[in-house]
Amino acid sequence: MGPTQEDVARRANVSRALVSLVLRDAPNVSAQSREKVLRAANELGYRPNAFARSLASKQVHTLGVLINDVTNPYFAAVYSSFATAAEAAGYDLLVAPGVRSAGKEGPLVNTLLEHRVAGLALLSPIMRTDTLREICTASPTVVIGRDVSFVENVDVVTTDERQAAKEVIAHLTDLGHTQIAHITGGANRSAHDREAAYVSTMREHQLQPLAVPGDFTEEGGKRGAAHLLRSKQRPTAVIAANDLCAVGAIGEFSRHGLSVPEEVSVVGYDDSQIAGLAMVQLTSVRQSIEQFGASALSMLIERIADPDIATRANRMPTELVVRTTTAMCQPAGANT
Amino acid sequence: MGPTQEDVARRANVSRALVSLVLRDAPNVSAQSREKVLRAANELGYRPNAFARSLASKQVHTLGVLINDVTNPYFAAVYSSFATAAEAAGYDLLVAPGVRSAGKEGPLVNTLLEHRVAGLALLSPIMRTDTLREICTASPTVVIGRDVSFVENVDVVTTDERQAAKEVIAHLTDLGHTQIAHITGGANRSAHDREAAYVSTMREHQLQPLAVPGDFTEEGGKRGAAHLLRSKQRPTAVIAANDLCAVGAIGEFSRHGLSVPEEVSVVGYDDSQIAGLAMVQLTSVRQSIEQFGASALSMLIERIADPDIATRANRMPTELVVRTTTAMCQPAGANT
DNA sequence: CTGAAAGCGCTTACAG
DNA sequence: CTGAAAGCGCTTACAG
Repeated sequence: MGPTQEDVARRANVSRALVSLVLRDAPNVSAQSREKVLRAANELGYRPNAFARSLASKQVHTLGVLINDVTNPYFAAVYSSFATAAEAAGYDLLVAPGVRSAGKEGPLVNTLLEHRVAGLALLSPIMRTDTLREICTASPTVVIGRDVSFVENVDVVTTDERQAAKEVIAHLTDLGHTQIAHITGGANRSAHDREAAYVSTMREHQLQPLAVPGDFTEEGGKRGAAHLLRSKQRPTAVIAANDLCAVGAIGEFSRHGLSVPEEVSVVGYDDSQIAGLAMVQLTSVRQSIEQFGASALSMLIERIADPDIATRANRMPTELVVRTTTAMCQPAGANT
Repeated sequence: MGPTQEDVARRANVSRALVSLVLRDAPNVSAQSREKVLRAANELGYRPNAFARSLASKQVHTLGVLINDVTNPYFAAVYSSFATAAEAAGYDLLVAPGVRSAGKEGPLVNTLLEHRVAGLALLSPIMRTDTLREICTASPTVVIGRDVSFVENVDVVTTDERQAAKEVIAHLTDLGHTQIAHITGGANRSAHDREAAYVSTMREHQLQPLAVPGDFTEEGGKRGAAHLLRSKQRPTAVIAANDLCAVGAIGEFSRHGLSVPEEVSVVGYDDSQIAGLAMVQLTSVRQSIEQFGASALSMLIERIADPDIATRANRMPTELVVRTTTAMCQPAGANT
């Protein structure tokens, strides 16, 4: 298993305790012995054993991260922002790669816990609420991307769906749209939150909401658009669950001879790479993902320091990036 | 720090050793005491301490992973395939999130090593070769995405660039193209390998290679295309460093009134989500990323079992996915 | 500054 | 099947 402090001590002709002191940068060590120890350690290629250290000191600087679905670039970006913040704060990360399976999340988190991580960050977990409750009891926890603020002992960072919906719908009504439909992200929690925000904001505008089922993929966007094409009252604007969904909808619309944005405006969510492509230029809701990580980490660190702190929910502001897929609503007769 | 085996033993009125045996599923334990122990463990919410276990048993089932750049969906996909394989094999993953900085990779790997990981997977590391050499001495290592097969004690999994270049160029020459240019991925190792494969394959076809500088972004594709538009002998086909680069090139071409694929064919690499979009439909080289992980893991496991095994390089086959951005070369005069 | 000692939570023979 | 004991590599007081 490689050299130990014992080996270093022997080589440097000093006590084991001294080695430990030097290696931890303790004060009150003569420059001479410090140097002797360091040299010996170097010659031996000594590397501290993080396990033994944690065991003895009862201190850990490893955080556990559960990712809903590693393949998804969205989660990768969220993870990245968390990882950057964590590294800056001196924490190592133990990562459990989720696979979009609610049942598997429990065991994955368990592994993290067995490694005695100091705290847990859950990225858009899809586990049941009771499982989540147990976990939050076992370890300081922060949840990103799912609003579970009703659970005790857990902080959350999410997108401010209400604000986002307000901004998108205001943009569209400013352009004269009133028939504004929503293609949903499916039957999961975050899709539901987005849809709910859409519905209530539409109502605030005295507009009739129309939500059709879709999901967070191009395919879902196609399905949703097809659905809308069949509806009696065809909308003049569509808010898709995310960019991929929006792109799918646009494709389906143009396949049916409906041009975007002339005949129908389309908005996506995420402001992903795809939205910015020159050949796409999608109007999209930008979420400040980069800030998710920093916010989550600071809350987690505070909760590690004091587990009984009151729970907090940080709903991050969004920003609408207007590109070329939204335009003035055409007068009613223009289509005919 | 939560209950220990000691606590469980006390509660179940048995010896500490028995608890250990039961918890490790050892044989020769009466159903009755097993049950007693399990119940006590459950009531106490006992969770084994992975550190202590590793320390005592000198066995680890944690693997370390260094990711060049977490933000990049390409690496996320590679990571994902490795993570899936590792989980299936019963390994936990400790992840070091790289930040595209050669200098930072060393320290990150060091952290991994201090956690006494059983082995290391390096995803497209950009560190210097000597750093890599040191690391490979310290721990069983597999490198994905960078051909370092000249280093001792390390296995590698990469794309078979030669085969890919052959397939792409054969496809284009079959379509009648002879002026085939390449927009490179910049001044890094993997871009260079791709370019070299392009150049030598062109030579094998007795064709004149023309490589212009770009990078792995849409912007790089634009720059490369602009460069090509200025060249005296305008190519009829372009092989871009990756999909994003290809999309950038296509945008630049159409901005200059050159239509794809009528006047110029374009091929990308990665067969990413973008390539498959209905509005893009890019011909692209598909790399079997899903298999990278499994291949890397199995080599790593073998090397953990026997560190002195001969080094292997697994160059994964690619597959050209033909979509709508490549077409027959127009007769020379057609443009005029 | 040094050295001897106890302990972190667990595993591993080993004698009963 | 059980119990007492040693040890994994390190940290932490504590008396010199």
